[in-house]
Amino acid sequence: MPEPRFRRRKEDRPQEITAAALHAFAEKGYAATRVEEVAKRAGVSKGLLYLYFKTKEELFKAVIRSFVVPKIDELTAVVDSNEMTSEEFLRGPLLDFARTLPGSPVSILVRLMIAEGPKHPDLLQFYWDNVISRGLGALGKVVERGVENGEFRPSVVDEFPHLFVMPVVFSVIFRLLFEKQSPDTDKLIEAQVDLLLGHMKGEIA
Amino acid sequence: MPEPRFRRRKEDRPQEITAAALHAFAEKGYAATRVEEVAKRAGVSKGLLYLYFKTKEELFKAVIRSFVVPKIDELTAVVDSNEMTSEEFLRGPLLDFARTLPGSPVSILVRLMIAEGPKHPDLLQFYWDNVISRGLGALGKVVERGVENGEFRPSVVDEFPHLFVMPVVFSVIFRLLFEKQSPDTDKLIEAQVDLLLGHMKGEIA
Amino acid sequence: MPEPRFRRRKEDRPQEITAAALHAFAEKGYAATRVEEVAKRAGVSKGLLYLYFKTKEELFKAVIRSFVVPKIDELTAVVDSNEMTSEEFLRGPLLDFARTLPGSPVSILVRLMIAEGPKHPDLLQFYWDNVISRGLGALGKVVERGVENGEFRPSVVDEFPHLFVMPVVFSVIFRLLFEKQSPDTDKLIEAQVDLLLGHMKGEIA
Amino acid sequence: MPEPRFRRRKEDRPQEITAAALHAFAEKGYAATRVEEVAKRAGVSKGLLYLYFKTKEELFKAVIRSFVVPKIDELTAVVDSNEMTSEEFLRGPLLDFARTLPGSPVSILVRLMIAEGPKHPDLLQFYWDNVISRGLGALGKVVERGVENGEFRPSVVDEFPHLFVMPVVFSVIFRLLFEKQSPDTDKLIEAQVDLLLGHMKGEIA
DNA sequence: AATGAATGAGTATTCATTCAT
DNA sequence: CATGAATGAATACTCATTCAT
Repeated sequence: MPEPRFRRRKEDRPQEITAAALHAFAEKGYAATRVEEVAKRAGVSKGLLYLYFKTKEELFKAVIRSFVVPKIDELTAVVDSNEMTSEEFLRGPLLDFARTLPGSPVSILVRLMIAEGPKHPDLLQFYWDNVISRGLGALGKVVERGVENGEFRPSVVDEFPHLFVMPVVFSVIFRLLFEKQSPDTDKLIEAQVDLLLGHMKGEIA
Repeated sequence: MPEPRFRRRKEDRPQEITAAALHAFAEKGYAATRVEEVAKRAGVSKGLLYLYFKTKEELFKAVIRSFVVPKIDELTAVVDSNEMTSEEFLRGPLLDFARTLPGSPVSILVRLMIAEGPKHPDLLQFYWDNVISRGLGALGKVVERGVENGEFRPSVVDEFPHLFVMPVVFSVIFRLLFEKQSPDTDKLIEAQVDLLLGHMKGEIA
Repeated sequence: MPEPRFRRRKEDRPQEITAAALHAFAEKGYAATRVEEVAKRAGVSKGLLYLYFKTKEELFKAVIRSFVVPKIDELTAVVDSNEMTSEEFLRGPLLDFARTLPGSPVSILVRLMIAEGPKHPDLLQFYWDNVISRGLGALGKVVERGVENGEFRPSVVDEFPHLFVMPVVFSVIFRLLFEKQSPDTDKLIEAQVDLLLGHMKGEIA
Repeated sequence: MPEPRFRRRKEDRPQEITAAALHAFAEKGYAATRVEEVAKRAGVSKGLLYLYFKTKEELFKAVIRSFVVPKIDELTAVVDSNEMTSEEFLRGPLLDFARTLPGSPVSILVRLMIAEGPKHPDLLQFYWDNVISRGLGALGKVVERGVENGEFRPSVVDEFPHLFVMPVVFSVIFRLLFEKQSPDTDKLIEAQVDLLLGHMKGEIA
């Protein structure tokens, strides 16, 4: 009875399972994904999966949590580090993030939240608290700082940092639904950022 | 005095059923809505529903078709009538439409398309052809006309009429998911329109 | 409002319906045949069909009755007319009948009786009384007459006129199931009749 | 002392289920048999049944396969063993088989094939290849061998071994439909075998 | 007499979840 | 810890039958 050469640590199991689940959900959507399929992808038995996640719903929530929160953590960390001007941040890390998201597998989570969110109020609350609220807060802080130090003039963007997020959400959805007919979302996102910065800086837009 | 068991209203039935389905889908989503529930809401038996719609999927598609296309028809009709300047159109009928949608029951359909679309490629194609493509086309025409007659200067908006649509999609989703924490979407939409018009008109934005 | 040129007499209706039903049952079997399909074939509405036949089962029974009994009537009439020797009858009308049946649409009724009979005991009883019993009775009489007048010697056939029926039933089934691989059923039936007559006549078979 | 909820007998399950299905189909016919009823008879849940048989149709086919083919195997094995004269085989193992079949539960399968066969062409093909063709082939070989070694003279039976099968099919059907009025099928079968052997041996039949 | 819109009981199939081993 | 056999509630869809018109 030979020992398997590399035996997976049990500590890694939950992450392997959520990773498998992310891809399964991405391909089929929540309802159409069978728990057994997730288990198979993770190289684990159904029973073991249920040992870590009490229900399919729990698994779904774990997926949301484990893949989205870190992204936001990164961004807020940069903001808090305070190492660049507001414009540098908006044209640098933010734009990078915004351009990367619509093509990444994580973008599927946006669709899953839209599709399944209304059925899971606690998940929505979690998402609000840990993703949306923090993300908008960080953006707001960047804009506010820009106004305070004279980079920007006061504008409607102070109240609506959402204006920076809109093109990302829009691009994610557009590409998910109409891959073929989708516009160049990179350009679209850049156009909106240019527009906003021009406006905030009082240039002839 | 018992209700008559049969009502025999062949003409109205399909619409009564799609209306009932719209609300059922809105509340529960496609997968979680039972066909029997739709029938009950429409005051009709399961069997009759299946007389008009061969499958649950057909019913879903009919819902999409019957509630969204007319909205686009209205807008394109105004554009084609050519009775106002581009700015008048963008600040008038378009803004009205954009502000009304996020609060209307039809906004549900946007979520349904996002949630269920990927499973129904033909539906996506239909939606593209009859809604998105036509809507963007009409918007593009308005912008183009504005440039031609000197109202606007050439800009990135010529290539991306999507910039006018973004805040609507964003608002619909935001309100659907985070009703309580949603910003004033009317203002958000107006802000984006102002921004774009300012940019196109070459004002100090 | 022009009168239809030929209006079908209501007296013909039941027969038109059973004829349509025969062909429908033949193609699909009893369970898979929809009443609506029968009505359509008969050029009649579902409601009218139900005016003549209270249930699908009644319709089925009517089909059996109306197409099989006349066949037996013909045969027994010939036997009773007493115009030919036993051998003449067995090699003439009986053989004709036996050869014709397996290829005729009525043969389907044999399959329907086998398939559906056990679910309808009264139908089986009717079939026994009006078809099997009478048919075997007539055959028995022919054989007996042959023995009495010296055409045949006494044999096991006196007790088992079934021996003449076997190849017909077998041929019907074989052709229904294995059309392509079926033997030449005419020859098979003739072979059995030869065999039996040879035996009864005491020839070196 | 409650029964254990799970029994875990992977090996035996399929056979337990097909056995239960055989009896259920025998009593009610294919269409009228509910899958749940089969499961209940097998002492198993619906879900488990579906684990082994993807559809009701698959279950039906499995029933046919598992109960009929072994019977044919037995017979052909005896033929191939070549341990007896042709007449010994025909009066021995063949006659035993022929007499046993009409009263056995397996006879039901003949009716099921007749009733359901036309809806399942692949099943018919399977039945032809594995049952009918092999059975007739073995019989043909026995007759041929008899002719070659002088037991029998050449006759129509060489071409139609079906003549030996006819009374079995006929008896099965007769007993299934008209239990009460059925003749003594053992005698009927014997009569036919006597008839054929007498003919083949050139006796005064 | 004739129609076909309307009904609803009946059933195959799926899949999240459990638990004996 | 780990497995996967076993469960059964849940649901889309069909079709014989009825009855208002």
